Amino acid sequence: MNSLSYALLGMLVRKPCSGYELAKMMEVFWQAKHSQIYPLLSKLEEQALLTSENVEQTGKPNKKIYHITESGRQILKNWMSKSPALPVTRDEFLIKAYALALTELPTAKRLFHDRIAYYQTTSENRRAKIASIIEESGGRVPEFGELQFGRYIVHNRKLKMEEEEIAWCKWVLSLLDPNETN
Amino acid sequence: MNSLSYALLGMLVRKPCSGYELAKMMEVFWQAKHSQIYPLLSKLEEQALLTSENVEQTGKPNKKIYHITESGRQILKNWMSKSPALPVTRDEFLIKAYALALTELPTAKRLFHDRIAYYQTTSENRRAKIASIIEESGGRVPEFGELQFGRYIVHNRKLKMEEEEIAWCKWVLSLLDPNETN
DNA sequence: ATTCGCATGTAACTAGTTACATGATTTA
DNA sequence: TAAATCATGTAACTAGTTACATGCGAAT
Repeated sequence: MNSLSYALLGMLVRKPCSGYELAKMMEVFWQAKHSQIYPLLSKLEEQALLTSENVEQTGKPNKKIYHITESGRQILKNWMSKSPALPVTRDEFLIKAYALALTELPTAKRLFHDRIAYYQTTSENRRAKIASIIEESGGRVPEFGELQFGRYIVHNRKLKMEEEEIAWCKWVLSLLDPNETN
Repeated sequence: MNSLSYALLGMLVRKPCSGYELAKMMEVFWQAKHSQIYPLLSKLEEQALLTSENVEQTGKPNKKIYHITESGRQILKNWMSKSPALPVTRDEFLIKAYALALTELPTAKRLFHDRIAYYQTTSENRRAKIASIIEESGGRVPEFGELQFGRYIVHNRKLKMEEEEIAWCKWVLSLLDPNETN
C-alpha cells in the first residue's frame, strides 16, 4: 500500500469510477499516469479492497467501474488517523530561480512571466472547479460530514497555492526591475 | 541529465560543496537522499561538469569537495532558458483532507492541528534562514546579479508557502467547528 | 486530414527510497 | 550510554515515466 493506493481509495469513497476517470481526478493530488494506475487498480482488486464492474458502451470503448469495498474503506480510515508522510514538491522552476544569477535579465523576466501565465490558467480552471462543487452541493459551501467537503477544501488549497505563486512571481519581477510597474 | 543533476550544478554555482553539504542544501528543492546524490556526483564528474578535490580532516571523516566546471556552468545556463517541467507535489495530507468525511471530528481536528504545528516549526527555521542570507549579504536584501539573489527569493517562496499552509489549516478548522475560535 | 477524447493495458526504462556498511567525535 | 553529526559509498527494492499497442467517433 503506497500513497497512490490510498489516493485511489479516497476518490472511490466519493463515487465509483473507471481508471480513466481516476487518472483525470488524480490532478488534485499529483498527475499519476494511467500506466501506473491501471495495474494498481488490479492489485487493489486482488486484495479485495475494490470490486469492478464491466460497463459496455456503444460508440466508446467499454470501461471498468471500480467500487470500494468495506475492507477498502476500513483500510483507508485506519490510514487516515496516522500522521502523514512529509510532502515532497519537485519543482524545476525553483532550481532556475535559485540559479537566476547565471542568466541575463530578459531571460529571467521571461521565465517569471511564463510562470505567471501558466498559473493564471490553472487558477481560472480551479475557480471554475470550486464553483462547480458549490453548485453540486446545492449552491452552498459543503460542511464536514458531507462527501463534497474534502474536495471543496482541497481545491481551495490548490487555488490559494496557485494565487500565491502568481503573487510571488510578481514580487520577484518587481525586484528584477525596480523602476517599472510589472 | 535529470532535474537533480541541474539542482546540484545550481548549488555548486554558489560555492563548491561536498556531497554531504549538497544533500542538506537540497532541502530547499526537495529532500534527495545521499544514496542518490553520491552516485550522481560521480557521474557528473565523469562528464566533466564537475571536478573534485579530496580534503583530509582530523577528528572528522575526510570529504570530497566538488567544483563546477566551465562546461557544467554552460550546460546549466543553457537549461535555464528552456521552459521548466511542470511542478509535482506529492502530499499525502491532501489525500487525507479529501477523504475527511470518513473520519470522526476529533481525528480530523488533530490532523490539522498537527499540520499547523509542523509548519510552524519549518516556517520559523525558514525565517531564520532568510535572516542569515540577509546577514551574509551585508544586512541588505540581495539584488539580481548577486549570487545570493536566487537563494533569497527561493527561501522566501518556501516561507510564503508554509505560512499559507498554516492559514489554510486554520480556515479548515474554523469550518470544522464554527462555534469555537481555534 | 489530423488531432482530441474515450478507454485499457504492457514493457522497458529512470528516478527515488530503504537498508546495509563503517567509524570517530560530540552532545544530551 | 544513547543518539546525533560528520562523511561516503553500494545493493536491493519500489515508484514513476515513456513508449508501445489498439481503435472508434467527433470535432477542427
